[in-house]
Amino acid sequence: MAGIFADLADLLGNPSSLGSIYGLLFATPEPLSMDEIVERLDISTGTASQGLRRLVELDAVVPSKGDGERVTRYSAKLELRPFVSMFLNQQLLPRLGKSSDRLADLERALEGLCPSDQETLRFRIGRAAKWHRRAGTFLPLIQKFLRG
Amino acid sequence: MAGIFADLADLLGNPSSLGSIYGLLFATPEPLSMDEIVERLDISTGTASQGLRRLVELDAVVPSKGDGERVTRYSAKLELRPFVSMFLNQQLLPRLGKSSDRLADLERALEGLCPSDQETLRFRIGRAAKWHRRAGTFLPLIQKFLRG
DNA sequence: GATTCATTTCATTTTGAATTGAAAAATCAC
DNA sequence: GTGATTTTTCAATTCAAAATGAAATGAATC
Repeated sequence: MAGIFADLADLLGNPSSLGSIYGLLFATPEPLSMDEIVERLDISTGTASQGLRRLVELDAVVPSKGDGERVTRYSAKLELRPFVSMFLNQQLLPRLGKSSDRLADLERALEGLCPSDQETLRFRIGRAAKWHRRAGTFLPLIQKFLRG
Repeated sequence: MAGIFADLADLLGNPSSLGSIYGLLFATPEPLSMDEIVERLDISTGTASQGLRRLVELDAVVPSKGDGERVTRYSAKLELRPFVSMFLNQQLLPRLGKSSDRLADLERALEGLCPSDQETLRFRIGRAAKWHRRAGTFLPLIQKFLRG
């Protein structure tokens, strides 16, 4: 399981340790402490601490403290959503935004070129912009799919 | 443009130099030689050579040799498809295959655990398998979207 | 077939991200 | 508060992927 989710994390542009941790929790019926995670995955305390923090932020993992217990224990939420929304928000959306800005800049930079180049380039920029728009229409679809 | 496509390449798990090269060709009305690419992007000949080979394989770029010319010149195909299909075939499909194998292994490994864990784990593995199936149904949709 | 220029190859180097681990900080039981 | 234990932080290290560039190869011209 740790392996499966490590691959997934990697695919989505995250450190694979994130995935391993989630995978271990996913595959373990009882909540685990950080120590146990460190030991079973053979990773450093630093990696575990940061990974867990991240997973909790993403809402993929829930921390809990038993009464009279010193340690925090973590368990996996059995939801796919946090991962995909992480991907959308952290990877896709920022890039889409950045490149549509750049496309706009390019459009403006067109003036001051020889007319025949200008025509070709205007066409090409338009083409790239079309791809963008299409990606934009696709996102809501994906998000919908996540709920269902 | 080089920047925009470098980001895209990166997002899809490729060296960003690939994207830069494609972006430059995309933004240039006339075909460019390898030399010109090396100079304008300030990359090494090795990177350019390998990048161009890859782009030609992907069918994202077309090489051409003018008559009586020594150099090969390259121009961009104005299609998004090569990139996404590269992503699907090189990144997504192999991983999906690998992890469904692993899930099957896990299912088999369930026997020989205490019954209550077995029940929990069977449920969780099933959950993960469902996500897989869903990803599988989504792929054709994406491919369709590419043509339209 | 010799020369010149273009291209590929590949051992080395660079680079950047992930990981480590030890020290600092926080938390809690008493 | 004190002491013990857990957690966080972060400078240093590791590691893999990408880029370099020089040498080998290939292609075209005379």
